Parts: sequence; structure tokens; C-alpha cells
Amino acid sequence: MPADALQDAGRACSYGMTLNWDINDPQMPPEPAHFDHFREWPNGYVRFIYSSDEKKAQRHLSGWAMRNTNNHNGHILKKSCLGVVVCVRACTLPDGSCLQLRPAICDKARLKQQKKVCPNCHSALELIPCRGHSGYPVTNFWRLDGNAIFFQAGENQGSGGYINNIPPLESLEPFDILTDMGFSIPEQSCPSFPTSDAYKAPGDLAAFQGDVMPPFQKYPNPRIYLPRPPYNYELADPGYSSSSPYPILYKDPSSIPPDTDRARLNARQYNVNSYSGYERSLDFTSKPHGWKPALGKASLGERAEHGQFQAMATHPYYNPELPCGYLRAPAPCTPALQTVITTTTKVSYQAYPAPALKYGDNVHEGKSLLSCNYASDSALMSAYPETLDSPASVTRAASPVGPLPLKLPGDCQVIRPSMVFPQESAPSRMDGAETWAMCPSGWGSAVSYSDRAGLFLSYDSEDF
DNA sequence: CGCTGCGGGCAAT
DNA sequence: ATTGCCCGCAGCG
Repeated sequence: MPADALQDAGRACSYGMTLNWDINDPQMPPEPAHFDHFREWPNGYVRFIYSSDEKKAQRHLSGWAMRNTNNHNGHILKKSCLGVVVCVRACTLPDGSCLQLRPAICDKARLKQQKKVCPNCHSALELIPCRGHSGYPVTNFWRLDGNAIFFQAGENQGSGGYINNIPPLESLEPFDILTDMGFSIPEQSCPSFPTSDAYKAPGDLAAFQGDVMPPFQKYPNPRIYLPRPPYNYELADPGYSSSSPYPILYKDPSSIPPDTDRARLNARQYNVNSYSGYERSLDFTSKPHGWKPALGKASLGERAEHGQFQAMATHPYYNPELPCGYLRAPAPCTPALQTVITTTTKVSYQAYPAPALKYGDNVHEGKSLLSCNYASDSALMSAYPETLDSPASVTRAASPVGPLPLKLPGDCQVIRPSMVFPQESAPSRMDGAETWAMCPSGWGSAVSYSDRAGLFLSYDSEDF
């Protein structure tokens, strides 16, 4: 099924996928006639070949919060997804979405970030680690070879070739957070998830990945990822995830995962929690949030595959171990995580990350986000095609309000719309917010949606 | 102040 | 030996 399709789709989408190569190959393939369009939110097992002139590629940027990891190989840069920061209580934002913040890349900054509280409900913030890659954080590899910059997500990772195995989805879902502090939102919403186990499925979460997250500095920390509306989720396919522009998501597989992980995380996080910055930034309240929509929830359930979310979401109550957030959060809001698909399907979805946009930059970033998402891309593409890049598009995207949740037609729907980054509108407000990026929550869903997975496929094409 | 890359070093596999 | 991860350092914006 989908798997094939997905793959195809993926390939279709990028030149990098049309060639057979692995980041670890002694010799990389010759430069393609055309380079891939830079993707900020790569999701799943994907490979791209960028021009060495591509600035973002030069910087190894990603919408997902990716941190450099020492792979003891000076020729191949390896980065692993940090996951997503969410409200422990998974409170619902006014727009129905959940907060999803982009974890700060810097350890120190991340700690500070976690010490802050949810702008919306003042509960602690929690970092949900990415486990999109077979329970491990989604990883991205960068390699400069001649005039080409090779990008590979997933594969090498521990698991071993995704391709074959396929990585897991990483769904990290980063949850979004939107947060607005202002809002008062009851927690309730989140709960929607049907499922019950929240955690369990580590995998799922992992999936999120945000990796795909990925992360550009640009969005520096603060980004918030908005959760996508439920719709979105559904809409979004995994693929979308990518689609989702939002940075939001991170992959955090962990969330789901094993408690252990969580435990750790949580523990840490808890400690940390805090948003400080965000809050300010977040004024969202004032701003319009765009997101909104969340209705849904629905989708989350779907994720069944990944379970993670669901699990998370599902539980209404908080588990001691788990941070409440997980439970809830998931539900309504899916975290945005990257995922790499491990299983059969190759697809990988990313959640879409919401890129964190900076206010100032929002636009750009927004764009990038858009552009980035693979899956989403595809979807997006359809929706927005590269245009994303165009400012106009960006804008929209940025606008939180808007659109968020778009659905994509068919399977693919992209969430992107959701993407809208509040920022735009918000941005002004945000000032401080600087970085927040909001993301629609959707991406997570995407993951879940494995079903949709099929969808994913679709997106790829887009690229170009 | 935070992001990023680099590389040492440790632990688990 | 490989991999994952932590940590500190330095450069940069």
C-alpha cells in the first residue's frame, strides 16, 4: 500500500530520493542536474541533495529542534531531534490547540525554557523527547560533497537502514503549544483522544520528530508550535507532517515512549519548566492565534499506529509518571514530532513542525517552513506549492489565524494551512516572543495517521 | 543570549 | 568498534 506509494512519493518529491545513495557511502553520487528545494521540515526517511549554494543547507538548518550530536565523523554531521516542549497539563488553547514549543537547542537555554510555565494555564512545561526513530530521536545527517550538500534523515540511525526497515516514524510530535497564556482554557479539550494509553507507544511519539524538525536557528527557541487542529491531523498525513509547516513539532518520541524515557525527561523537564520567555512572547493571547481549530481531535486516535500520541492524549488523567501533559496533550493537540517510519511503510512523516517563526522573520521562516515540509510539501505543494516561499504565502502561513487547518484533499491534506502562523498576526505582539513559532498541531497527527500514510506519499511529489 | 559545529569522553551494545 | 549521549569550548549573530 501506501508504503510503496509513499516511497514513491517521497522519491518523486526529491531528487535525492531518486538516486541510490546513503550518507555513509564512500562515494556520493554525482551531482544531480537539479538540486532539491530546501526543506525545513523533513519527515521520515528522506534524502535530499541540496546545492552547496543553498544557505539553509549550508547551515544545516531544520525547522525541527535538532541538536548536534557527535558521531565521531568529521565528514558527516549528525543531528538528533530534541522533541517538543508541551504543557504538562496539555491544556487547550483558546483555539482548541495545545501548546507546542520548540525546544531550545542549547542545553542551558532548554533548561531555562522548561522552567517556565505554560502561558495558558501556568502549569509546568514538559519536554517530550523525540522517539521517532525506532524509539530513538530522529536523526539527520548532513554531508558536503563537491557542490552538493547531501541530507539524509533517518537512516543510519541506529536502526539501521530505514530504507529497508524503515525508520520509524518519528513522530515526535511536538506538541504545540501555543499557548497563550491569556487564554483560559480548560484542560478538557485535550482529552479527546480515544485511546487510552497514552504512553505506551513510544514509538509513535518518537515518530514525531520532529525531526524533522527540525530547526533552524532562526526560530530560535521560543518557537511555539501550534498544534494543529484536529482536522489537521487528520488531514495531514504523515506526510504532511512535513507539511506542516510548523515547527512546532518536534519529534519527541519520547513522549510516548516509555515511561522511562519520559521519566527522565519529565524529571528534567519538570525541573526546568518554564517558559519564561515564551510567556512574554506568547502574548498570543493578544494575538490571534491562529490556530484554532482544533477541533479535533479526532485524528489523534488514528495514530494508533503510533500510538504514542494517542496514548498520550488519551489519558485523561495524568499519570504520575507521566506528566499529565502527555496524556492530554496528545489528545487534542498532537505534538508535532518528526517521525521516521520504520515499519513497513516507509513513509515518514514528520509532524509538521511548526517552524518557529520569529516574528520578525516570520515570514521567512514561515516560508521556509512551508517549503520544508516534505510530506507536507507535497500536500502543501498542492496547496501552496513552493509558493510558500513566496512571501505572500508565507504570510498566510504565518498568520495563525487563518487557516490553519486545512485539510488536504484527499488524504493528503495538508495541514499547513494551519500553519498559519499566528505569528504574523501575532508577531507584532509577540515581539518578545520572538521566536515562537507556532505550529499547528497537525503534524503529529500526521503521524498517527498512518493510515493516511498513504497520504504521505502524495506529498512528496511536490517538491519539485 | 542562543545557535551551531567540533571534539573529548563515557556508557551501553 | 559502534552508537548514543553529555559536556564544554569557540565562533557567530
